[in-house]
Amino acid sequence: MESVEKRPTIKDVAAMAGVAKSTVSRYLNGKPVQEDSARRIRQAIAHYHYEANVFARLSAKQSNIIGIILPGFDSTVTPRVLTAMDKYLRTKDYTPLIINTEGDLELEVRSIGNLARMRVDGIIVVSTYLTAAHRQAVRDVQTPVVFMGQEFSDGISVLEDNLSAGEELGRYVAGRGLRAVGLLWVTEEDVAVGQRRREGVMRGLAAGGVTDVRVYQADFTYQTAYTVARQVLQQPDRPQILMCATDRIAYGAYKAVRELGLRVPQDISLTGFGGYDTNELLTPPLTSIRFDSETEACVCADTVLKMFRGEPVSKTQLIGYRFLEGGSVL
Amino acid sequence: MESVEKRPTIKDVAAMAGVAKSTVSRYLNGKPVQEDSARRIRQAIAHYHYEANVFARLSAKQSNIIGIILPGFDSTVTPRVLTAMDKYLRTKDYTPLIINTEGDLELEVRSIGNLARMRVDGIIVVSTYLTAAHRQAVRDVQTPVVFMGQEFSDGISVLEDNLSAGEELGRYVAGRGLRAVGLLWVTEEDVAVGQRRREGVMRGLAAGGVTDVRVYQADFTYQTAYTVARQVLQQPDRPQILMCATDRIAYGAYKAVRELGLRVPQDISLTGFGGYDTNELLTPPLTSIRFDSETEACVCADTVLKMFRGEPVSKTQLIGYRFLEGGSVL
DNA sequence: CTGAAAGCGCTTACAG
DNA sequence: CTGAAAGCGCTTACAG
Repeated sequence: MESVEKRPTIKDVAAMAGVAKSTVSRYLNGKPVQEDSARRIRQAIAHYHYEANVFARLSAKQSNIIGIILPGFDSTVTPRVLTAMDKYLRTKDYTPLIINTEGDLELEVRSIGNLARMRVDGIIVVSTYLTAAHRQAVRDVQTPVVFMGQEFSDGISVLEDNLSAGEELGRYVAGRGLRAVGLLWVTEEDVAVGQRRREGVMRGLAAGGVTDVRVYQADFTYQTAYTVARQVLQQPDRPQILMCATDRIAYGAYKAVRELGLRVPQDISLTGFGGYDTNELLTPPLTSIRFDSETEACVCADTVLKMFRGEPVSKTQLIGYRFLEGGSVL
Repeated sequence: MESVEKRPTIKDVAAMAGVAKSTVSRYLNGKPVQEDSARRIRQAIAHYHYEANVFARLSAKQSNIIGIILPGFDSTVTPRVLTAMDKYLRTKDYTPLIINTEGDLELEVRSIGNLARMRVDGIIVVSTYLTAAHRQAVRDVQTPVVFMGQEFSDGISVLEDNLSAGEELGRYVAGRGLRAVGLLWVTEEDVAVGQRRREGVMRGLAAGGVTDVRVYQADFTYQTAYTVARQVLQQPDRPQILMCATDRIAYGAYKAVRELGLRVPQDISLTGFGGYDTNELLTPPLTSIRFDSETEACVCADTVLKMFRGEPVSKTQLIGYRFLEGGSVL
């Protein structure tokens, strides 16, 4: 009769198999063990339904845990990223440990240190802004850190090719003959989106001969996008198109457009960035750019594992994208 | 000059403060410590920027970790739930440890045992189907377990009031004079949605005198919903309304409706369940029921903590909802 | 290949 | 209130 109280430990398995705890440990970690011992350990493990306690490996060289630091769960791409990372890590026998910072940069920085002290094998930071404190934190730890979404001049990062993507979209818009362009954008503090992506769009537009570009400041929320778009659309000299920094921002613009009784694209064209699955539900579907977040997630995970193993990795890796033509541009 | 290599441990803090490790530990855990010692410990902590390693508390009575088992990150409500839980737990000085099972029920069951052996203080299972193995797993561990989303006859659960919500929606639809009703629903294996929610709808419809109800089998994916809806809509005697088990399913139906050149609600009415934020982007906005997932998440967290402290909790707690009238019903 | 011993960082009775 | 010691579950040199 097994106890319902206590779960089996390595000691129980060792006792039943008639070997030392260390031998069980070795077996568990794929180190050479005599076939005879291995067999008995296997049996004992099966008998107890033993599974090692991942957190008791205080003195291990390898924890098989990767820390993932996120600014929040409610971004549209986060679930996609998390799912892909989780799946990839699991196939490599790794367990992800997720820390949600809710956009608290200070907590983000502290979490790097925390995870390092937990002896995780690597850290992936899904990042929005990089500060001096981030650089310092990375320098202070010996744990490999990969930044996703923002370029990290002092270290390793994986991010979208915002410049090229922006340029392609800009060229497309210019090519459709639109001349008065408005950008519904986010702060320049966000280097990847606020600067690089915008720069790409500008270049593409310029290449197509478009020079009349006004930039309207919004943020990443639906609500602000809606509010700002509403104001812009009511101006007598409103632009012919609102190019939005993200799809979510474009959603806010759709709402404003509909409320004002305007039509997309006859009265106002719209573009986004992100390629959310819900875009095709909009009428008309939103023209956008889709980044391959799944690949990005896997590349991050792969890179951090390589770093842990001491293998060489590229300093910066850019992820590709796909242009998605909807019907939201005249 | 501080070492960049080693992070500080409780030993370092104790040495600097001139006390024993155990005293530091006591201080950290809010147990009485002489003010003089406390002050020196505080200084040492500040000096080292010390933060305790959460995973080294192998022999602690309390881990301050709550395990959260999820079937995936990509459900529409998951981010909402996760954000709320995370925030709530953090205010209570707790750290969530998220396990993603990707819908693997066997892994879900094993995770309960795993988390228990990690000595988490409690486990929240965001659940889809409950099996005998689940019951057994819960019985086997001494760790408090709360199930969210499905009723758990053997233990504690927090879930939406699907019966009442369904009934309200059913009454509404009947009240609009619709008579030929189609349900685009999910498997009965899902007790909460597949059975309870449907039963509520049926009751509400019956109360309003609607008896012509056909049920079409789909699943939780957008793709299947679209495919099934397309078939249904092409039948010569198609229903006047498709009531969908979730908003996501309704999204699939919207797509089918649009592709077939039909209009909502003139040719076909639609309803959902969930009250996603994106509903208002649809044309016309989807009529739906919104459950208060944030409250549900906090109630779960609160309940599991109460259980850990040995306080009494209700066996089943039902979460309220709000009827959201869009324009998708004639 | 394997066992005994020491250690990972923290907590907990147990004396004092 | 506090220190020394033992322990949590696992891993790792070190002999053999």
